[in-house]
Formats: sequence, C-alpha cells, structure tokens
Amino acid sequence: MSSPQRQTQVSDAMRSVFVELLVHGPLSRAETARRLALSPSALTKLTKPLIEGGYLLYQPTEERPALGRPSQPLAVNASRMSLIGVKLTSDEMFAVRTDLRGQIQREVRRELRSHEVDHVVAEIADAVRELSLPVTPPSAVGISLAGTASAGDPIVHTSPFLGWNDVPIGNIVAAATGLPTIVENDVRALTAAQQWFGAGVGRHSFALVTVGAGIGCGLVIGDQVVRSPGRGTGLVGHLAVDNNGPLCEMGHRGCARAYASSAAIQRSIAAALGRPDLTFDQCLALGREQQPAAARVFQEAGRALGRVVATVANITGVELVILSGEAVQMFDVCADAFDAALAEHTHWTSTPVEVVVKPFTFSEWARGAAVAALQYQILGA
Amino acid sequence: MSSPQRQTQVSDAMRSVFVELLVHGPLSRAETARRLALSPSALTKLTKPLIEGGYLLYQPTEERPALGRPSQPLAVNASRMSLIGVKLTSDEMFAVRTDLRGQIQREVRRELRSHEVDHVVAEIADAVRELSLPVTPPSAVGISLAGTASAGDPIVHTSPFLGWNDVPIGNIVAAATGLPTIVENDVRALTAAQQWFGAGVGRHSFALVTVGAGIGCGLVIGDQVVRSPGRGTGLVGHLAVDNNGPLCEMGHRGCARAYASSAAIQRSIAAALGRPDLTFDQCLALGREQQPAAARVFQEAGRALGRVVATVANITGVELVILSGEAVQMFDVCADAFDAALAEHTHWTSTPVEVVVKPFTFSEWARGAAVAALQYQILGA
DNA sequence: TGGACTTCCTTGACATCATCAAAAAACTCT
DNA sequence: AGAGTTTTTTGATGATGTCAAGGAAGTCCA
Repeated sequence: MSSPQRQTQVSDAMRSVFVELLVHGPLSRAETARRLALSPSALTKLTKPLIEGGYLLYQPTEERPALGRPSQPLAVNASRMSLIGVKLTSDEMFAVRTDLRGQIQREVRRELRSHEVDHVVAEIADAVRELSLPVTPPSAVGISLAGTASAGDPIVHTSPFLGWNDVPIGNIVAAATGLPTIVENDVRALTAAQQWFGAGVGRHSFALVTVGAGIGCGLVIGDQVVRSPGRGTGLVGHLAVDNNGPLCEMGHRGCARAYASSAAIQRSIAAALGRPDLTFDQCLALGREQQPAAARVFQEAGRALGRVVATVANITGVELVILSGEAVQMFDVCADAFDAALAEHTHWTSTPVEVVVKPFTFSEWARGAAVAALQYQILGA
Repeated sequence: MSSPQRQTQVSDAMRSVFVELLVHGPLSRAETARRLALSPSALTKLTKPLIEGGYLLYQPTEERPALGRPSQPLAVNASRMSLIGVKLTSDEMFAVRTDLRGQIQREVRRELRSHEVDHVVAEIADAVRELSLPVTPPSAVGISLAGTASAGDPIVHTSPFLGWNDVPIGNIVAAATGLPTIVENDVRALTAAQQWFGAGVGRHSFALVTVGAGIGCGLVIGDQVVRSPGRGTGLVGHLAVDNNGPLCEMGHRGCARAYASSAAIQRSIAAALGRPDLTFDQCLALGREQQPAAARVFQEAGRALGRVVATVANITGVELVILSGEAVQMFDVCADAFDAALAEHTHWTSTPVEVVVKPFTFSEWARGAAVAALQYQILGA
C-alpha cells in the first residue's frame, strides 16, 4: 500500500497536494487538507517549499466565506514549467508547447515527408527547438500516436500507419533534445488530458470515445488511466453493430468504424451520390441540409456510436462518457439516432450513462501528449 | 496518495504484508520485503506482532536455497479466523463457513419459502448460528445476491428476483447476528474470490464471465475490483450477438443471454425436440452425443460466449478471462465455436485473450460472499 | 466601537514508522 | 574448518504527519 521511502525531496503527500491544486485549484489549505484527509498543519508544512520554489501562488477567488478568518486560496503557478506535446499522423506532425495546466502557448505543424525514423526524429527535434526558443526550456516531451505505446516504455511496439515495429523513439528523441521524453498511445494521452483538465475532472471513472479516422476509447477507472501492457484498451472500432452490415477493411461485417468513422461516412455518401470528390465537411453540410442519403448515413453513424457508447458503459460501468475526436462535429446531425441507440442498448437495470460532447481541434491531440508527459513527470507512472 | 494516519494498531504496511502472505503465501520475510519494496528490517518488525497474535505461522516449504542462511517462510494461519458467506437466490439460500484462505469448512442449504425480508433474515441468522456452533465465532458475514449492492453500503438498492428495493439487509442481519455484515453483488463477490484465491492471483487485471441463469461479468483492473456506484458493472447479458436473433425477455433481439444462459439453451433444445420436460443436464447429455439440434444450440451458445469474451477483452484490455458459472460445464461441448468466435471478434492488433475455464460448484457463490466480507474486513473498502 | 464567534493558519512537541548500517545466524561449498 | 552467501535481527536515525495550543483575520451583533 504505502510506497517506499525514497530519498527524494518531494514526499508522496507533497505530490498529492500539488496534483490536487493543479487539477482542482485554487483551494485553501484547509479545504485541501479536508480533501486529502490530512491535518491542516500538514498543509502549512507541505505548501511552504512549494510556494518558495515558485510552484504555488496565492490566488484570490470571488467566494467569500460568511464567517471566520478568510482563506488564502493557493493555485499552481501554471507558467512555472512548460511541456511539449507532439502528435504524429501518417502525413503530419503537430507540436504544441503548453503550460502546467495544459494550456497551449504555441503550436507548429509540419508535413511528414517520410516515415523513416531519422526523418521523423529530426522533425520532432526541430519543432521542439522552435517551441522552446524564447523562454525557459520545457520540462519534458510527450509524443502520441495511434499504436501500441505506453508512457514508461520508450518503445513504440507497433504503429501500423507509420510502419514502425519496436522503435525506441522515446530514447532517440530524448537524446536528440536532451529532454525527458515519453511516448503514449494517442487516445490514452487524450484521456489523461480529460482526466486532469477536461470533462473528466472530479470523476472516478469515465470513458473517452473518439470519432475520427477510426474510433477509439480510453478509460479511467478507479481514478487511474487504464493501461494494458501487451494488449490494447478500448478497441471498439471493430465492435460489430450489424452482422449484415458493410465490410470493414479487415473483413468484418458491420463494424462500428464501417458506420461512424469519418472516412466510412464520406465513402458511403460519395458512393450513394456518385460524387467521389466530396469531402467530409461537404458531406456534413449535406447531412445538415437533410439530403436524404447523407441524412441516412449520419443516422446510421449515430446509431453505431450510440451502440458503442452503451456497450462500453454496460461493461465498464463508467459514470460518464466523453465524445470527442475530429468527426464529433457531426454529433448534432445524428444526436437523435445516437440517443435512441444508447437508450436501446443500455442495460435495462441502468439509466443511460451521462454523455458530454467535447468539440475538438486537431491540436487537442498534441495537447494530450503534453499532458501525458506532465502526468508521467509528476506521478512517475 | 498516502492514507491518513489513523490511530489503529495495524499500519498500512502491516496490512499489505498480511495480504501478500495471505494471497501468495508462504513467503520468506526477505522475499516479502522485495515484493512490497520494503526493507528486510521492516519485515522483521511488521511480522512480529502478527506472529505473536497467531495470525502468521512458520511454514516450511520444499524449496531449499543453494546458498546462504535458510529462509523462514511465513504463511497466514488460515484457521485463526473464519467467515460466513451467504448466497441468496430466488428459492434457496446457500451458506458456508470458510477459513481465512476461503476454504469451505461447513455449508448449509435452505429453501426460501418467501421473499419477505423478515423471513430471509431469520433464515440467514439461523444458518449463521448453525455454522458458528462448535468453534470460535466467525469474524464477519458476507451476503451476495444478484442485484444492485456493494460492500460498504448495507442497502440492497434493487434486486429484481427478490422483489427488493432499498432494503438495508446488511444492518438488519448485523443486528440479528451481532456480526459485521456486508452485502455484495454476487458476481463481484465471486470476482473478489478469484482475485485472492483463484485463477486471478497475481494478475493486475482480469475479467470473470459467469454463465448460468444469466450471464455476468466482474472486472479487476489495476489490482482493484471495479465498482460502479449507482450503475452496474459487466452488464453483458444483453450484449447483442445477432440483430436477427431470438428475442430475450426484455424485447432485445439476439442478446447473449438468449443464446448462452442455461435457461435459454434448455428452452431452445426442448422446443426443437418437442420435449418440454428436458432438464439442462439432459440437454447437455444430448449435446455430448452430438444430437443435431442440441449440438447446434450449444454451438450457438459457444459463439455467443466467444463474442462476449472478445468484446470484454477488447474494451477493457484485461490480461485474462475466467469463465465460470453453473453452466460452464457445457464448455467442452462448445469449445470450438467459442474459440472461433473469440478469434474472429478479437481486435486484429491483439492476440486472443488468455481464457481459463473454472469448474464450478454452487457453493462457490457463497464462498465468494465470504471472501468479499474478508476483503472488506481487511482492506476496509 | 468592541466584544463574541468562527474559521484559517502556524508553531513546536511528539509519535510513528521505515530506513540504514552493522552484526549475528544458519546454511553450502571447497 | 574457513570462506562465501543469504536471511534475519538489532538499535540508531531520520522523515513525516499528528496533536494541542494559540495567533490571525475576518463577520456579526449589541
């Protein structure tokens, strides 16, 4: 239970105070003590070195207590440190610099002309240099990508879209930049960001379902981001929605991704209308105009998503599902179908799970990588 | 992170030593120290009061080290305390007394002639009295049932088969027996038993899928039994297997339980053969004889189960799935269909999850309740 | 205006608990 | 028998959080 006594400067309790203020900040010492089941005197002692080190600041709030000595709300000094987050896709690299709260300060975007490791590393190192330029150097780098990777392990075991197998990209980038570097699965990184700075704050459990080129699912259970060394987590893309549905590229019938991924939606509408030139955004516009074929395709996408969310909620029992991803903007077009499918497939002893839709900019992925690096730096796991 | 300093006699570390020895027992102090990342001296000090209190015993093992001072393997004295476990079904009550390792010492079985709370409590209290008779009184009582209940909350919120809503059965039984009492969902209790004394030992994550009157699923993730206050966990019974399949009693098409629950299997075979008198065991015998209709029904059950297991594994990423329940004896008849469906629905980036089949006696349910009570007594959560 | 009251924060003494260094114990091997 | 090895124990030490007590800084009300 209790962790070993290392000769570190920061105790477990100090870390937990810092995290509590970072995530739920600003809070008075008294309130923090109550939340962490510590004595008030412990908080005086624990916060002192953090304040002196510039990690915490006094930050008044509007709330004024009716009675008693006013509290001195403390908050993390978000600009005390910065992080770099990098998201790799098949043809692009997004990199951001964030503060301690995960707020994006700067971002850059590069084309990836090759998937060769040297080339990718050079691009990352260059972006890191550019983002670190005018200010104090960042504390860590987080890299996120679709594939088998996990903070704490510098090796990307498999990344189909990059064609990588067992590439120790974490170590290579660490050597090239001189900064501690972690690599993390992109959905899990985004989940970490939601846990600390997004809709997951204060939840003991939630799922993050992303809709975009594929369908992903990250989990937080028991206040922990779920990791599955060796196996993946949240592999919902190939969840079967209809045994007689269309084929996905892996030869499954009626996979969720064959209905709800942006590529599948675009393909279906383009094929139905005989217009292979249509972009996803144009398809979405057609759906909004209630063009019959497009509307139907979005309905089916909503149904598939509702089914995925219901299944995840039934199995894991999470309190909340966050819907996000590049294609989540389509939600308004398919909300009715989604709600109906969610209700239909929710286990009859439960009420449908709470769902929030989070609008999404692509740099969110890179931000997730930065927050994953931050979590790893602070919690060391 | 670190838990508060309560004025208990047992420290956190002592508890973790006790649990480590209970679950992985017999272990030398040195080995235990390594596993828990404690110093050897800490172990000398932590074990002393436990040995003096009769909770630990020296227990030699066959292994002899080539070198050095021989170790003194310690093990939990299983007979130091005993627990009562009670499983309630619609028409019966099973009760067992177990030792600290969850070994059943005695069991009783009673018919439940009524679902009235007073009657059920009287039967439980009577069984507890009978089981406690010749020896030292048990330390705690665990009650398990299908429905919404969770250790730490004495109230059964809903139990459809008993017709109970918000019945504080935990408090009532505690008052009637004078023993600390917890109530727990039956599948979760069984999961706890597997975690400490079954196939889940040493696993950070696993799922327990039970097949019987219904289909259930318990989860351990991050070394913790997953609880979902308010919502259920592992509600896989109504997972859709085939959109055009038979109706379940809730009006869903092709639910897993419409294929794989013992009642559904029996109904299907009985209907096909026009013999409503057939029992499940007779159906199983027909399946073993390759009677065509029966064989087909069991195949479909296997397919449904394989799909359930694959879906659970894809979403949660557990290392292992334990298959158990009253109807798991049918596994040999449907293993091929199960394996095929598992492979088919396993996400293509993963290898199929490890599966173990645990033969099952009905008193296993009651044992689960006892272990759930034990876990709650020791971990206090 | 000034006490009563309340809550927040701090201080120093104290208790707990785990580590460290050192040594004793108990065995095998040569 | 002595060297080597690992386990176990011991006592000193240090880190860390609690406790009790009191000071600080407001509001409320006479």
